[in-house]
Amino acid sequence: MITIKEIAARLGMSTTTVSNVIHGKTREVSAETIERVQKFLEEVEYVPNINARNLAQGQSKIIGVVLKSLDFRLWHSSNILNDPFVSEMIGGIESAVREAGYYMMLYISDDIAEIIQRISIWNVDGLILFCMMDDDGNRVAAKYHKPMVCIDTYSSEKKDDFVNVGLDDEKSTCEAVNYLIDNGHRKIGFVTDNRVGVDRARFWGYRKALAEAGIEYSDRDFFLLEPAEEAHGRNIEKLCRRARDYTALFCCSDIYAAIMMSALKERGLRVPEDISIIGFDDNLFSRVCTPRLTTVHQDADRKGRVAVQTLIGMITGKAPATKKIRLETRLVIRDSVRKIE
Amino acid sequence: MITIKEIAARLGMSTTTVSNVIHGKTREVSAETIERVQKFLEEVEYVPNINARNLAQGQSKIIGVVLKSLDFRLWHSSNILNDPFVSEMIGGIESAVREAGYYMMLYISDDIAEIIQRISIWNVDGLILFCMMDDDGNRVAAKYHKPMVCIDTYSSEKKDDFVNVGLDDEKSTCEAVNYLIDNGHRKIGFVTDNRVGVDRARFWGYRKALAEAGIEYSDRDFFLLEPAEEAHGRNIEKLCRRARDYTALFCCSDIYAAIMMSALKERGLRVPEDISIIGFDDNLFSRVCTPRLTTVHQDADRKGRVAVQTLIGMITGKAPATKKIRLETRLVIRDSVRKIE
DNA sequence: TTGTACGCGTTATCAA
DNA sequence: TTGATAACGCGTACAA
Repeated sequence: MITIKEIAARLGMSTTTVSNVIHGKTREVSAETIERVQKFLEEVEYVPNINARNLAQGQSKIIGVVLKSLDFRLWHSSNILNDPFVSEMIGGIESAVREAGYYMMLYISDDIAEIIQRISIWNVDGLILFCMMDDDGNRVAAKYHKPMVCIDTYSSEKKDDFVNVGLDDEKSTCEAVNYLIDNGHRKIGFVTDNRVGVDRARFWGYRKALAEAGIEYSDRDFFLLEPAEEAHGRNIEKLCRRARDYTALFCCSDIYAAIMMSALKERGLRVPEDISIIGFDDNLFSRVCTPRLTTVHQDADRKGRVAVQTLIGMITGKAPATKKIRLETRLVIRDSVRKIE
Repeated sequence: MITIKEIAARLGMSTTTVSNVIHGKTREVSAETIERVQKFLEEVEYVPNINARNLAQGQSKIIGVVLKSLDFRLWHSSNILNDPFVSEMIGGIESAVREAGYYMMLYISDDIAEIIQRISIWNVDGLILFCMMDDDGNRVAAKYHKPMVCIDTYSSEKKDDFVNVGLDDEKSTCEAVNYLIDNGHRKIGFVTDNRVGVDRARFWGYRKALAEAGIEYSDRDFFLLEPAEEAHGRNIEKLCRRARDYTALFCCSDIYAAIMMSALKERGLRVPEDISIIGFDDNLFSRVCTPRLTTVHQDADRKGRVAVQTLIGMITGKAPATKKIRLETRLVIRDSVRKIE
């Protein structure tokens, strides 16, 4: 790896000149010199040492992407990336980071202290936080004073002045459940594996739809998928038995919908003839299961990109227009919901 | 962020001593000093500046993970991470990298030159390459002289002396197809979306099984899923029509299997009554579709971890025992294959 | 228009 | 057992 110093020596000029050409500070250099330097740079395939550059400038050009790996998100697989929604979002983040000339570093951990440690070491320029709970975001913010953007975060704290990219989860869910109600359903279950954050907001949307239609809610209508692997079989068994009292299930993600659908069908129930199912996300799962899933569409790739664009805006000194950025959703009607009389 | 220099000043000693304590070069320092420094370090929550450290040591502690985003892998979704096999493998890589005290940087691109540029800038200590084709690996190796480990790579070059973590794809496929043959199937199609690398090796396994059973192969038995989004509908339609002449399909991944199954069922064919299907990977898709998929199991998480462990061994000077590391596979029998007479 | 010299935070060599 | 001091490669104020 050749250095600026050596280039300068070989060209018989100073490092300043070389550096200036590299950075396009061209008004201070003669056209001839520019030409000569640029040619030589290409010839030797110069690549800057980013450690030295960062050290000199007190920056890092790194965007830290923090995924808090919550157990409950994992019960169906070994890691959080396995959720197509997450992996598609990461894909969007990666592209946007790269296109902006930054680098991405991925931190997966459920230990906030460890995360803070690692982002501090790298002096990360900005942070994207996904799946943060309660005061996690605040804890990071308190220790690490750099721009940060959250994705899908609901804070239980009073002072929720963080920037967030998310959905109107309550409204989206309310619309989906209304669709079920419009199709004649009155016994509607709510399926998820947790009671916090996004899923809690969706739960309130579900409750709102029920209330507006004059349908009473009981705790039995809440179907909780359990994370523990060993208990999984029994848990599913119990949920399927309970499901027989319902004509429809709203599931908080396509994965849950696919899992429930598969389990129900295995036990002889037909979808949508015996029970209707609706999902959330509109990812590959919704198109591949049979029947194809009616679901709430969201654009995970775009969610990631918007988060990055907002963050880079903040890094370069542009405050976002809104702190709460909300992306669109829409109900995609396929074949998993039946009209009943 | 406090620096060693400042700590030294405040403690009234030299930076050398502080640095020595930090690195446990303890035999050169008095117990009392160690005590005093360590206490202070904790008090001020010292975190090293890794840019400075790397600059001084000529290393980076970064493992570069390169995913060449091939179009054909993407036809069903917007990015390569969306394949559960890939995302699970990345999860394994991330954990292993983190546990070894390294950092992971992810490079997704189909432009080898760009990738080389970016890994050079960061002076990455080692590389993991996934989905490299033909001479891609050699091109990287020629420019960047650091340890590297490939995953699932078959090189068409003569000099394939790179380290690779993979499967015996030919044998695994042969076994799976033999299972179909043992169950009475003679008209067996092969489904994939490309003719290179891993899928080519699997194709030869399929051919071998057919040959050993005295079944003739014709080009019509090759079902090529097409990447182009617009053409997708027509492509699937045509494949499903052709599939009516077959009693079984071997699919190169669970995703393809799930897609084919869904499309076939939509057109009134029953699985496995009318047509049997077998997949590859054994990921979430195989457990969620109906009927549950009979498939070749591989451990994607482990694949990633083994690659990292091998690579870090190489970085620290341990040559791997074998250049071609092969992980186990096994056929997982579920419900998508029927015995016929 | 070009060059000198210093600072960024660490590590490492060598002398004290 | 400790402390100066010189690298590491780059950017930049300031001098020439």
